[in-house]
Amino acid sequence: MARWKPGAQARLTKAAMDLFAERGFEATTVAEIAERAGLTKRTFFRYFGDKREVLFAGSEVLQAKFVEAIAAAPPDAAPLDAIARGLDAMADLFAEIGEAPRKRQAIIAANPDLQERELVKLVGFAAAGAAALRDRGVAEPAASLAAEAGIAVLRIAFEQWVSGPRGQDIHKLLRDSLAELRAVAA
Amino acid sequence: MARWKPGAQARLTKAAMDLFAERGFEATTVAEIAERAGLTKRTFFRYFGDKREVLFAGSEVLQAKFVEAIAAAPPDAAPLDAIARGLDAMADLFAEIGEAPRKRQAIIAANPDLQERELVKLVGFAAAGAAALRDRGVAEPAASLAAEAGIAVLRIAFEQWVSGPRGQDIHKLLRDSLAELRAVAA
DNA sequence: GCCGTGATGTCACTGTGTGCCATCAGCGTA
DNA sequence: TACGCTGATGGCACACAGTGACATCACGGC
Repeated sequence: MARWKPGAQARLTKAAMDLFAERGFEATTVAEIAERAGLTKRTFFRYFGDKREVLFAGSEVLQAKFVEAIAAAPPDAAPLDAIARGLDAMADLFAEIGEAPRKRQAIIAANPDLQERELVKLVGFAAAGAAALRDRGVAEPAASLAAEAGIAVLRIAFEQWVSGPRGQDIHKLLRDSLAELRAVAA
Repeated sequence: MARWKPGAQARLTKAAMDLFAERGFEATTVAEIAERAGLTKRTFFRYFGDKREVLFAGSEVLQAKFVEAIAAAPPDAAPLDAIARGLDAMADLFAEIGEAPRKRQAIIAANPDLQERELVKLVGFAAAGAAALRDRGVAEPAASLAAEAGIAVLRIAFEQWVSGPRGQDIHKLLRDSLAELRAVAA
């Protein structure tokens, strides 16, 4: 018989999500999360660098999709068009996962600390996107500006998606948001 | 004789800046800051909501300038032009203060927690800018997009300013950055 | 001369995050 | 069969951030 049940990290994640949804982020303790998962506070911090990270693990996958799609865009595509490909690739993932992101977003929306971390994640995306553009031969500061503008588009579209009615097409929201940016900058 | 020396907040701020510059943000304790200022940890937290805030107090002034300038732009100015006025107004303040922002930025650059807070501040600027645009009759999501894009421009220009040689004209950097954004979005 | 007020101090306490060492099932190896 | 190594976990002590409750006491007004 195994000494420990497998899937410790998954149990911790589930326990955290449940408790955050029940009582809110601040009102739940790392010790409580660990206990519900049949583990210890110390073990929680072995899997997650801090209490917030349990909500953000997995964002590397999203970022990877983003970067890949930018790299895979046609060589003659304009910087902002390449970014648009990346955003679409992320949207695919969202649509795939279904309702989970909305729950997650509700938790984040209720806590300033988590919103901070969300911002950091998005800025990380922007930096990665800018790097991907540079690999395509786009010079600075055009690369950074295109990437940052793209992330702004993502923020606006995503906000509409989670706050609006269900079943909305996130791809359409992204396209509209990008068109609006172009109009504003024209 | 007064029971307490006046200027408690200013003393705390100076002590914090000095210690952060000497040892770094993480390596200095709130208790140490308070002690150097001749006060107590408890009093520090009466003036500042948390350890980071000592570096960010005063940003409301900057935001106010930003919003005022947007409101004062010609009524027929395009959204992004109004935002540009706001950015210029902020740049005026930077140029006025002199070297302090660079020191501050060096401290922030050395610590992820502080960078997080910086981001929150910038997003707050974007939200305030969007509200100011809406007051001018700009609809959503154009208002938010223009404001977010403007903040992206600010980030890029400011980064160049602090990392480049001294004496650079920040207004010029802003103008160039904005022009670059327009070119990218075209 | 009394009293309220406001800035500060004191103390106790919760929770995050970390370092260090202990435990022990499973695995390979002699 | 016995030995020792490894890797995931527990246990413990600790430093530090942040907070609530109450105490102190100069100053100013009355």
